[in-house]
Amino acid sequence: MNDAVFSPGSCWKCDQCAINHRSICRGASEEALRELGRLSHLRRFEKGQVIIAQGDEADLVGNVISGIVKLTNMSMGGHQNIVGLLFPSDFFGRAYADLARFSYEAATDVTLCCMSRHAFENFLGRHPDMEHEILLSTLDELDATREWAAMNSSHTTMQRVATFFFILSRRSDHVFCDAQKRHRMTNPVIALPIGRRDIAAYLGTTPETLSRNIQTLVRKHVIRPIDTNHFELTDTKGLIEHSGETREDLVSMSRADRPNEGFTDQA
Amino acid sequence: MNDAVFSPGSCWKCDQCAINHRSICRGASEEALRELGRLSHLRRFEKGQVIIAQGDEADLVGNVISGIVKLTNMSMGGHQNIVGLLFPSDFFGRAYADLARFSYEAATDVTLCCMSRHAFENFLGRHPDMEHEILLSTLDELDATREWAAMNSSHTTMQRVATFFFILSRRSDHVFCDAQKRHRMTNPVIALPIGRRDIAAYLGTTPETLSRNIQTLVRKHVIRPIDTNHFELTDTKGLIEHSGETREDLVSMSRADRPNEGFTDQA
DNA sequence: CGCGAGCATTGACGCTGGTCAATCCTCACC
DNA sequence: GGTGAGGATTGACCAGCGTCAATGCTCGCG
Repeated sequence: MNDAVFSPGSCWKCDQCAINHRSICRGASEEALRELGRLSHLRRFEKGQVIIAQGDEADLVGNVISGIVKLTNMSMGGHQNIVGLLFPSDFFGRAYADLARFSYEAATDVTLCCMSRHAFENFLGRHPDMEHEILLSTLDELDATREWAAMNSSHTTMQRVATFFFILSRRSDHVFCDAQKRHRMTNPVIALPIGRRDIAAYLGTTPETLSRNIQTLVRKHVIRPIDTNHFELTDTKGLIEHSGETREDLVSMSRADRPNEGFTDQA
Repeated sequence: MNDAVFSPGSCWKCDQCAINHRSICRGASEEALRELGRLSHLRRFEKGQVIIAQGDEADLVGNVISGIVKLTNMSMGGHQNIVGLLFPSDFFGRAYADLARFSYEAATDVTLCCMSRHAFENFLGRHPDMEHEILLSTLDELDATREWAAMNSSHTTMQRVATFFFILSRRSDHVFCDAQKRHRMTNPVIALPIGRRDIAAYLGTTPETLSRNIQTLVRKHVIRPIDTNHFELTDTKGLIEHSGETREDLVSMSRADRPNEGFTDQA
C-alpha cells in the first residue's frame, strides 16, 4: 500500500483512498464524497495509544485506513476486555452519543481517516442516504456481535481458536506474504495481526490457554509454525473440525468474516 | 393493562397504545403515527411459538406490546443460545435483511404490534426522521450487546446471576405485585419473567448451575424465595457485592437496564 | 384423587481452563 | 556480542462449572 498518498496533511482525495470501495464512502454521491473529503483528515496512532478513552466526550469518528483498532471495555479488576476488532474500512467512534461507552485503542500502528463527530452528524442530517448506509452497517454489526457473543458463550476455547484461525486463513489468503513466497507454499497462511494477549482477550480466554491450544493444533499437524505470527494451514478439514462446525460455509465470526481487500499484513 | 383496547382486529389507535411513549413511535409525527397505525396490526403468540425462524425470509417486523420475546441462535449441537431478550416496547425483526440470522421465539405469551417488513422499509424511506430513530435505537442496542458480551465472557456465573437479579429488582420495583401486597413487604421483589432454562441460556450457563447459585444467595440471606418465580431482595448491598461491582450505578446489563414502564409481571 | 409431564433442585464426578510461576525466545539497544 | 525487557511457551495445581443421574415439586387432566 502506498503510504505516501495517505500521509497526514497531504492534499489527498477520497477517490484515491485504499478503502473507498468498502467503507461507508462506497455509497456516497460525488458531492457527498467531496464534502467528506473536506471534513476529514488523516491521523496516525502508534501501537498501544488510546484513540478514544471509555467515558470520554470524544468528538471523533471516522474510518480505519490501515492497522487494527481494538474496542475494549475495562472491568473493575483492571482486566481489559476486547468487545470488537476494527479492520481497515471499518467505521470507528460512536455517532449520537456524548460519552464513549468503550475505549478505542490502537492494537497495531494505525492510520485513521478522522472527522469531528458533530460535523459528521450534521453531515448525516443533510444526507439521509448516507445515514441509511450507516444504519445498514450498524445493523450488520449488531448481528455480527450477537453471533460472536453466542459463539463466545457456547463454544470451547479450542473451537473459538480454530474458528478465529480459519477466518484469518481466508483473510490472509490473497495476501502474498513473504514467507509464502520464500517457501513456495500452496497452503494458505494464517497471519496473526495482533499479539497473543489481544487475541486471547478477544476470544475470552488467557494467553496461556490460547498458547496451549495453538500448540495442540501444531502437534496434530493442522497448522505449522513459520514464525511467531505466521502459520501454514496444512489441514483445512482438521481446522474446521476443531472449530465445531461441519460445513465450511457456516464458519463465521464477527466482522472479520468479510473478505477485506484493504487488509494488509502489517503489525 | 387493558387488553380490550389491544385485542387483535379491533379498531385501535396508536395514541392509546401502552408503549407509544417508549417505542420508536415516540418520535413519530401525527401523520407518521397515523400511517403506522394503518400498517400495523396486533397478533398474539403463545409461549414457545416461533415468531420468526432462523434462516427464514420473514416479512415481519414490529414492536413487543406485552410479554417477552427471546432472540436465539441455534448451534450445531441443537443447543439453543439466547443472544437477547426483548421486553415490551422493544423492536423485533430485522429491517433491510432478507434472511433472519436469528430466531424470534415467544418466551411467554406475547402480544406484538406487527408490520410487513417491506411496507415498513418503504415507510422509513419516506420518513428520514423515523429512520434516524431506528438508527439511534440500533446504536444503543449495539452498545448494550457489547457490554453484555463483555460481561458474559469475563464474569463468573455468580456475578452474572447477581447482576441479572439486581436489574430485575429495579425493574420489578414499581410493579405492585400480589405477593408484595400480601406480605406488606418494603423490600424490592425480584420477579423472574421467564423459566430457569431460558435464564440460564441468556446468562451462558446451565439450569443446574443457575439453581445452585440462586440457592447460595438464599443460604446467604441475600434473597428470600416467595414462590418459584419471585424472590424478596433482603440484602441489596450483598447482591451488588456478588455482582462484582462496587458502585451500584455501574451495574447494568443489556437492554434490561432501562426502566420500562410497559413491563408487566405476567408469564 | 391419582397420574404423568415438565420443571426445579440436589448430589456426585470429571474436565476444561484460569492462576501462579518458571523458562525460553526475540529483538532493540548499548 | 552482551544485556535487559516484553512476549510466548510450558508446567503444576485446583476451582468452577458442565454433565449425568436421581429426587422432589407443581400443575393440568382424566
